[in-house]
This record gives sequence, structure tokens and C-alpha cells, in this order.
Amino acid sequence: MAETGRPDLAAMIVPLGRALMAVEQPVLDAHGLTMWGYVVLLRLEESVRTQSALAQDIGADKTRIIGTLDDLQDRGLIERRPDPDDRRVRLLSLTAEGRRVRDSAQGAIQARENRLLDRLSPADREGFLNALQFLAALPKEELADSPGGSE
Amino acid sequence: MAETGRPDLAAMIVPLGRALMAVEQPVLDAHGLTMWGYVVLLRLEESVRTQSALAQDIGADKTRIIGTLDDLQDRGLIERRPDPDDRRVRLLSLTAEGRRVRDSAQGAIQARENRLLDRLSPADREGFLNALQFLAALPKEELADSPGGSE
DNA sequence: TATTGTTATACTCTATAACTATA
DNA sequence: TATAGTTATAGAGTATAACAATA
Repeated sequence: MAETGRPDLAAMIVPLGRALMAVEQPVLDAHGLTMWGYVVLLRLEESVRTQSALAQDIGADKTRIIGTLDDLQDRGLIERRPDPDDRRVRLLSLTAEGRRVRDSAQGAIQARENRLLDRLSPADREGFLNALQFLAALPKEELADSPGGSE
Repeated sequence: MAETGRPDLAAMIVPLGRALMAVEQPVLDAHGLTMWGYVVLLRLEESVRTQSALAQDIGADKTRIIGTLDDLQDRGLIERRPDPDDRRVRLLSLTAEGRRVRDSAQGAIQARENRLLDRLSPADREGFLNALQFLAALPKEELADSPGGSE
């Protein structure tokens, strides 16, 4: 196979991602959240032991998220307390208020997304979500070199 | 409907886009192209009348692409000549060499992408590509406020 | 006076290096 | 000496404002 006639995947996915972020920005604004703040709240569903681990998980530099954590903590959305067993480490977790804000923001965002998904046929919607979840969960190395097939 | 249990679309799409770009970077490097250079070559399949129009089409600032155009022109991949009818305007088009480089890069990129798509079931692959092409072609305003449905 | 393309400047985001406090 | 977190600094990428040429 050679002639598919489709645009490059990245050429569709990257601008779509940017557009989605722009569309969802007002929801975040209404909740007083930055994008990184929201991503942190999502990730802290399970509490995390070090800031470095959190940063790595969400694809940020460890220095990048410090201001974000400061802000979330000041507003009582997360807890950040020294680990008694190793006082260099900060134990990170959601507060009840943090969970409430996260649920509210995520609810609004997914509702908006669902309206968009409703414009797809049921078959396309299911395939899209299946594929997306599969590809998003794929480790980078496997994205890079999938075993040769249709080329 | 409320409980879908899926991650946010943007939370899957944005990192996937970044990862795809990283995966494809070596192909661009091998062709001596930057990401913006490649995007410009793709867009110039049909020639474009002004640099502003080109910039807008590919989602860049008009000042952003000047260095890119300088480089592509220096290397003989594009032609940029003043419009005789309005000497403020630069007429932009691919050279034969530009088309060759673009085809080579795009061939390598899509081959790589096809290997990735081969890991999906045929149904998911088709749904994914259909949905992606639909969503990527959607004007921003429609992305923003799809008519209410499943919320 | 308005517009195309360009250059110069400023701003945002991110990463790198240097510091502190613990271990 | 090594590591978690922090701060200060520098770099990339982008947009904004000012400019020259043309209409």
C-alpha cells in the first residue's frame, strides 16, 4: 500500500489539540485553573510521593510545576507536606475542595467534548475513542518504532 | 449520559501530537527541514499569492515564517517572486526540487504512521481516520460550540 | 491612507545551572 | 556525596510594534 491520500496524522492531530485547548480554556478560567494546574489535579487522583515523580508523569520539568503547586496549595486544592520518613520529600495529595474543583472542571470539559463527539457517527466515534486511548497509552519507544507492516 | 470513564480528549490528543512530532523529527532532519519548513512545503502544493495568506493558512504569524521562507528559497525549494501586478506581494510556489523533497519526506513520514495505524483493528483505524479528518477540517467556531446534545 | 513584507523588540514558556536542606 | 526541592538565569519560540516600499 502506498497511496492513501490522507493528510499526515501529526498535521491533523497537533492543530486539533491546540484548538481543543483553546476551546476548553474558558472552562479552566472559570475555575481559576491554568492548564498545568488542571493536569496536576487530574494526576493527583492517586496521591504522589515526590514532586519530581509528578512532574515526570505529566510531562513537565520539575522546576516547571513549582509555581503551580504553590498556587494550588495556597488555594487549598492540594496538600503538600514533608514526608516524616525523609524530610526532603513532599507528599502530594488532593484536598476535598481540590477534588470538587477538578470534578466540576472535568465535567464541564467532557460535556463540551461529548457534544463534539456526538457529531460523529457511532462507529467513527467508537473507533476514534478506542484508537485514541490505545495510542495515548503507548510508550514513546513503541510509537517511534512500530514493527514494520504496511509500508 | 454522564459516566464515560474516558480521559479528556485534549489530555490524550495533545501529548500524542507532541510524541508524533518527536517521532517524525528525525525524518525532517534527514531532509534538512524544520517543522515549519515542512508545513510550508505541504501547503504550497497549490501556489499561494501572499505570505500573509500562507501564514494564516498554516496557523503561524506572518513574521514567524519569514526566516523559513528565506531558507527554503536559498535552498531552491520554493520560488518567491514579486507579483508584477502589485509589487508589494510575493508569489509563492514550489520548485521541482521542493516537490521532490516534500514527497520524499512525506513518504517516509506516512510510512511510519502507517506502521503505527496497522496496530489498530481495521474498524478502529477507519473510525479514527474518519473522525480525525472530520474534526481537523472543522472550523474553530464549530469546535467551540457544537449544538448541544448528549451533555 | 492602507497594505505587504520586513526588522526590532518584548513577552511567554521552558530548560539549565546554582543553591539549601536533608540524607 | 548524593538527592528533593527551590531559585536564578538563560534559551527557544512566539507575538507586538515600528519601519520601508508600494498601492
